[in-house]
Amino acid sequence: MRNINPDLRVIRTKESIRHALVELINEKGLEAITVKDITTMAKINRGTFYAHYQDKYDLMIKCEEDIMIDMSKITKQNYPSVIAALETDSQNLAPFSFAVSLFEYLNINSGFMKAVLGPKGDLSFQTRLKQFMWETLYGNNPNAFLKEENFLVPGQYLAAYMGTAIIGVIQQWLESGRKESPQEMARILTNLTVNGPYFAAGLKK
Amino acid sequence: MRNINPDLRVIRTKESIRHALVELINEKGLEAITVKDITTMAKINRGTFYAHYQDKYDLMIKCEEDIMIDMSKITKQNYPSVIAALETDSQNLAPFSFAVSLFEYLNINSGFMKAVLGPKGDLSFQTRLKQFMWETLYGNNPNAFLKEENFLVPGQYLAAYMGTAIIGVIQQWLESGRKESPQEMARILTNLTVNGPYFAAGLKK
DNA sequence: GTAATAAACAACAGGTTGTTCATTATTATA
DNA sequence: TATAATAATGAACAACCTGTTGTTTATTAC
Repeated sequence: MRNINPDLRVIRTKESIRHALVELINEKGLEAITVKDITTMAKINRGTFYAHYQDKYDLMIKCEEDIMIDMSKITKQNYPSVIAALETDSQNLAPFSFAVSLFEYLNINSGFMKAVLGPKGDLSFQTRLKQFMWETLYGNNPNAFLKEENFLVPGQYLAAYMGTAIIGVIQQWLESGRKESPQEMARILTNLTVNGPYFAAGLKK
Repeated sequence: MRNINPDLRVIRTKESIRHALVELINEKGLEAITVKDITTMAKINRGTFYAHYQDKYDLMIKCEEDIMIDMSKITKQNYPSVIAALETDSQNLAPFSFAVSLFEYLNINSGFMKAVLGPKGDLSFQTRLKQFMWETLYGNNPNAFLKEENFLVPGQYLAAYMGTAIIGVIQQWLESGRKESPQEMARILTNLTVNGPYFAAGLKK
């Protein structure tokens, strides 16, 4: 991935910077943070920060990229089984196992994810995450999960609907303290997605 | 609502400030804006800005409050007809007329709405808007649209799902240039909400 | 042990902030 | 229309953050 140059000082510095970033986002929100805040909390010199990152946005993007890479890996691991499930008659189970993997990952990285997806987090990350989700579901590849010729609404709105809805459920889970297990969250999310919110609200027979 | 003290100078100043704000959000994003940017574009003295608003966030909140007030009015106007429709057998039509009103309003105020809901907009507004939507659907009132005893998933996740999904569709519409009519958007949104995205994607018989 | 290099320290100009004050211009109203 | 009220201007202020640079000190890899 990046340079394999693990000078211990660099590792320590970057770790304390990223730890401080999460703390500060939860405390005062991304936009209120100054580079000085970060370096004070990380107990490093301000000049050292600039030796590693251009500014706080550069730091954010680097952190977020790591998350996206992980998510790509999870997606690729789950891809074959989901495709297989979709081709059988147990369609409803197809997204379930994938959703479990997703929530398990979020659970492990909940510190950063809660901060960055929370109400004081990074709006641009949500935009990129939506884009990533849509490409996962409906990418360039010929055997994508979704095929536009079957859509009942324009693809862009289907994408926006699904992407934001999924992120919304994730946000709520992180925000309310992750009381449900990843399995339970996967059940909730697939129920909402497969049957729709109208049904899940008890408004439909 | 606010003071009835319409000194023409105040009206002019506030209007040019708010106009400049929308321009600048679209141009460089809320967080990159300085008070100096706003006053330069609005062609007013920087001191004058501080005579009206504490800072740029105070300005944002005041603008956003006006939007929320309008939305409340629209909701109240549509309430009786939606309740009536829900009690007949034409349940699917219930949210439709309300959605049309909503998109018509967004269409009129698209300048500000696009800026504030866009990728360079205000995350905290989205949070408040979700909260508002949920209270509208499932408020304190006894005859709310939704009743928790019927829910198949926890109410907080249903709320998060619906709220963010609706906002997502609105964002996509504003972002892509509002090519569809409010009626068409209402059809898309109600189709997605009533039948669910899985169905709308053609994945369900 | 030594050379390489990361981090600390200190100082810099340039920019924004929020406030204050005296001065000028506009508005409401009598 | 004259005048009193008040909004806006212009200028100055200290305080703060930024991004950069050069020097010194400490840690690390080999």
